Amino acid sequence: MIALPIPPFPTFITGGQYFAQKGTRHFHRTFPVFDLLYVRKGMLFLQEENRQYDIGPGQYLILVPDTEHKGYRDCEEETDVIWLHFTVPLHNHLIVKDQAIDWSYVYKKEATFTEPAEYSFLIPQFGQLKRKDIMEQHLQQLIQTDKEQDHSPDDYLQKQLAFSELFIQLQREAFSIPTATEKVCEKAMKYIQDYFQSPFKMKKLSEELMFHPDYITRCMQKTIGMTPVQYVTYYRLNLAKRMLVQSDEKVATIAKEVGIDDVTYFSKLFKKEEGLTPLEYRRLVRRE
DNA sequence: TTAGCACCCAAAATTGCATC
DNA sequence: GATGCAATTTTGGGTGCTAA
Repeated sequence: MIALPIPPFPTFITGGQYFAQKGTRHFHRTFPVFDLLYVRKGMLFLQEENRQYDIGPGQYLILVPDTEHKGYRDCEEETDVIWLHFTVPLHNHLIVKDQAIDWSYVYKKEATFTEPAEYSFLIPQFGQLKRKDIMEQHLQQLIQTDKEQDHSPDDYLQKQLAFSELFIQLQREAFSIPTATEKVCEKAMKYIQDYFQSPFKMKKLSEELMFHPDYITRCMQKTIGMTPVQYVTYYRLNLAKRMLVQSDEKVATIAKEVGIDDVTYFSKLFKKEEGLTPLEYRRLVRRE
């Protein structure tokens, strides 16, 4: 477990995504900051000092500052990794071994009229995410925000807020089992990911999950801040963005692939969400 | 290929309330 | 806190057209 005294709150630095090709090995290096690695697909074989970790889909590892890390084995398949760098201003984190988790350890001091409360975040250094889809959603939003927005003070604050939310979720992962609301949200997200190519119908989702449509909407709003339809659009456009960059398919073909048959409507939606037309986006990302 | 506009209507979202 | 119902409001998504 990594114990982080709060305040000050950990600060997000930057983040991104990379695809480790089959046969490649993670870099050998030492960072002065925390490095969170999350594997979406494939398997990453990492060694931090003398400890080895096999990080599979849905698992993450937090590399501690100033410790040497390297890949200890080649990737056996293409591996999709999201990484985040963050720091703790006072550098006073601790590694706690075999610590029984309970809130009394976390909560240190009540707030007074003039002094903030003191507590400690306890996060497993390596773990499997219980709310995989929800956490992926947070991670995706964070790296997307970091990549696409300008660097105004507003955006900086937005990123910090998104990162804080992610951190709180990680803490919750360590202490609790998913609530009924989160389970419903997870199921709905899974359904959407499985059937995004077909026209989306709330009724079908409702029948599949055996819950009232209103209830499903409420659960998703509460958990990820999106309604089912918003999530379908978000998921489709994310996929389309990847296809625009990684392939030379026509916009109409990509629109169809992601479940939107009408290319006019697809372009309209894309521009509304991204502020660019699909072709402009392709050219911008490829620097053409 | 994309934008812009107008129109339509079914479906989804919101809200307040009730029940367990 | 979880879940459903009903009424109301809002939105999504499609279509058709023109123009660049």
